[in-house]
Amino acid sequence: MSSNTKNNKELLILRAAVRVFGQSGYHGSSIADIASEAGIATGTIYLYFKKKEELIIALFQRLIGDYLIAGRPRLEAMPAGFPRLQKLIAMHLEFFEGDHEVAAAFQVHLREANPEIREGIRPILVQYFEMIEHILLDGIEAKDFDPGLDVRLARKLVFGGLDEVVTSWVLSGHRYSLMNLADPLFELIARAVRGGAESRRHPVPRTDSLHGPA
Amino acid sequence: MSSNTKNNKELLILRAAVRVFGQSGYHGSSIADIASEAGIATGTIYLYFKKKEELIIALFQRLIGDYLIAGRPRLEAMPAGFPRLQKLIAMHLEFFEGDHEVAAAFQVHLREANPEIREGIRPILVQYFEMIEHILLDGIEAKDFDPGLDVRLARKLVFGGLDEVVTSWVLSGHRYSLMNLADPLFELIARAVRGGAESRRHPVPRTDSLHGPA
Amino acid sequence: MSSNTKNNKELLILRAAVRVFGQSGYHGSSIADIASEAGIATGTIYLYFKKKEELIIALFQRLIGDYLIAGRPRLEAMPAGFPRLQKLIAMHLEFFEGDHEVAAAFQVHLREANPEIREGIRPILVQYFEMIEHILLDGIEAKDFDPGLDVRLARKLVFGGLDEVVTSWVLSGHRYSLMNLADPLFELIARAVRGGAESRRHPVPRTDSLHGPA
Amino acid sequence: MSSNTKNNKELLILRAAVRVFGQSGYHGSSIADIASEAGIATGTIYLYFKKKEELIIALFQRLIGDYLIAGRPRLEAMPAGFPRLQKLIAMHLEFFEGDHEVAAAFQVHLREANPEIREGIRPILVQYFEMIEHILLDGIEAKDFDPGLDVRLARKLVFGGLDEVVTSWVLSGHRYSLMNLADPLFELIARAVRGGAESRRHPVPRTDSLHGPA
DNA sequence: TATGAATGAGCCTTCATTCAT
DNA sequence: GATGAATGAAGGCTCATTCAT
Repeated sequence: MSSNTKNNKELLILRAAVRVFGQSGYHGSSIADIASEAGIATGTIYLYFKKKEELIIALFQRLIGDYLIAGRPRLEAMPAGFPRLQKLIAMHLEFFEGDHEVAAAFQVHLREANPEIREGIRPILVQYFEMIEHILLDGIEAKDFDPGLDVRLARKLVFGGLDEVVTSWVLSGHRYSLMNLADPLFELIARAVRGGAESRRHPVPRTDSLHGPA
Repeated sequence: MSSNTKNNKELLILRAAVRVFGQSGYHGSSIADIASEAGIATGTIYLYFKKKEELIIALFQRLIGDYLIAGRPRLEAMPAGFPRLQKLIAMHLEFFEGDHEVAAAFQVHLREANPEIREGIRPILVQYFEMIEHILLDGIEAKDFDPGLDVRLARKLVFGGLDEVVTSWVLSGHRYSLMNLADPLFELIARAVRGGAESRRHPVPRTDSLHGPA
Repeated sequence: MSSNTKNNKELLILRAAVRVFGQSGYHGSSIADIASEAGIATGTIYLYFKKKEELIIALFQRLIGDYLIAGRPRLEAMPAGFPRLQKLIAMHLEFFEGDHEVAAAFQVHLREANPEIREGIRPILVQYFEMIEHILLDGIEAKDFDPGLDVRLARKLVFGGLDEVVTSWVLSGHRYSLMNLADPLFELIARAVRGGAESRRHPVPRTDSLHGPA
Repeated sequence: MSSNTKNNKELLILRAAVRVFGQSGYHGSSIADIASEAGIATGTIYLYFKKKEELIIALFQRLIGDYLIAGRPRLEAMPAGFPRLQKLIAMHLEFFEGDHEVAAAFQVHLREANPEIREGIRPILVQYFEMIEHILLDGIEAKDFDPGLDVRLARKLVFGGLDEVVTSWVLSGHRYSLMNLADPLFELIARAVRGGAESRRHPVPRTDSLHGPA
């Protein structure tokens, strides 16, 4: 119960931090802002986080951590290769579309100059990068993707593309549906990672399952 | 000459700002830091820039402006379609590899939460985005690219991919050559934007051909 | 037993406070530090002491109180005059050498600017001062000391000398034996308070004779 | 002129600091208090002193430094031995009586637990201690003082006695004249450091020169 | 134009103290 | 009595910006 209480308050603070950071950015937000958003006293935040930097690092850990924990099994349930890549893209966009505040906070702070924050965020991101690379590797093994594919580079294209799509959407004020871009983006990327025409075993399917009943 | 002097001092300040922002980030740098790097007095900066925000906005304007001014003719000298897309990718990577400080300053501050900065940078970026989209449109017209290509989306993939490649390189401490990634990245993106296999009119050339007369 | 329990806990806290104050000083120590040193909860301290200031005042009371209670009979067992003065000096140094933490806490906080603490400590110190003055007065009466001695002033020399000796020893990191200074210091002070050469009834004895039967 | 301006402002701040520290103590005073006492803005203090600790250290340096610079020649003008010792005592008391605020600030902060302050003050104090020890050594050589005198110990008695006299006077609210204690204190100390009766070459003189025309 | 001292608002962080359990 | 989470006032320090020279 004590641990539950602690987790609850911690979560309360992190939720407030997402909102405030998402709106004003890390440097534009004060601890007092976050406390007031959370409905608690300033000092209380320091019972759960030692420094302001820790807040945003914990935010990333929590967000990506939850995402990965929830996402990995769903991904691995898909056949390696195109289906799994498609799922990844859909999940990524779905995740951010599902929470505008998280998206805003995430996109803005992904690159932060403060070295402490940078170093705190890096290992979390790396996990995600590795997951993408594994999907690419498995796709090569499954003969869906070009056997000569530079996996590191392709990962950058995949992540960079996803990231830019989400960032544009955030900056546009969420004026359109992210999920609608999942299929077209997948098709683009799928063509990039697929080998020559002869390797086109899989037709590019729709992500219907995400859009409604098959 | 007065205007020349003014431009000189302004440039001096901006050059100092690139270095300082590139190293410590916008929020980690003070006006005093920049003045000292430029070898001038703090107050002098305010003779050329009204606010700190203006500095970084001017930085982006100058950087991308120069890049576009220098790059456009070189791009348009290439045939529309794959060659021009390849040139774009090469130029982008070449540009950042040529100046580590510019690269650092650019990558870190591309997404900045401060609304004033955000709004100041946006129109500049948009120019670049539009240039990319034009390359894509021209490539469709030239029958190199898929006629059904979603140009807005493809632009995001192209820019996102380039951006992620540069960011990774910056975060790695510039430990490898960016230019070496130009060809492989182009091949990936080229496959993405090309239509079906039947449209492959152009073989994928080497980038060396871009650097001088064959 | 309830009172006993209370006294025990109070003592536990004071003992922890000596250690913590001795190491970090009053202003460098938090109530939480003391509680943690005592192995109790922060709030518990407030069941025994209303304010942080009370802690250090109680500390002085306890320390000097115990010292006086234990010391007075031992002092009064000595003949008035030189022997008793010698005993005082020996006891003072012995007391602090016996407990480095007490010494550190005492020396540093003897002069504290906080008016509440100052006023709280003063009456306790005054007791000690009066005891010294009585020793001097008795010594005059016993014809050991100069009949024209300014007792108030001599008290300051005696206490100031003792205090400075202990402070130096504390600041040196207790690198030498305090007790070894008892005799030499006594000799100096004895000469100061003794009248002309003709009054030198007592030869200056060794301190060892004070520690048990010869 | 620039250096003069700087010194002036620095001095202004230090003077304000003496007053504020003297009244409320280091820990009871805020930088804002000092700034307001000096009639300047908070931030201005940081143009002259990097940290709050530096303020009090500079205070000691300035005070004791000035005292030593002014005092040394006056001391050395006196014949070694009793006259010089007498002069020292007179000067010490004279110095503090001359500036109640300095006295208050000095006495309270001589022993400060904060390690940075402690270490900053130490070398300054050591200078004073060494000066006293030299006076004692020279007095031995001059055959005024006991050749067997433990100079280190005697220094502690001299300084401790002076210090306690000043502290008592400060705590009493400066209710009496310090200078009136110079002669009696000298007499006490002189007897302490003088050897046996046979060494009493010098009669104990009055410090008349300080009190008026001989 | 150029300077750089001065300003003062603002923010992170600490910690004595309280209080519900 | 005992706990320790919560409070919120307070303070050190930074730094964008101004302005007298």
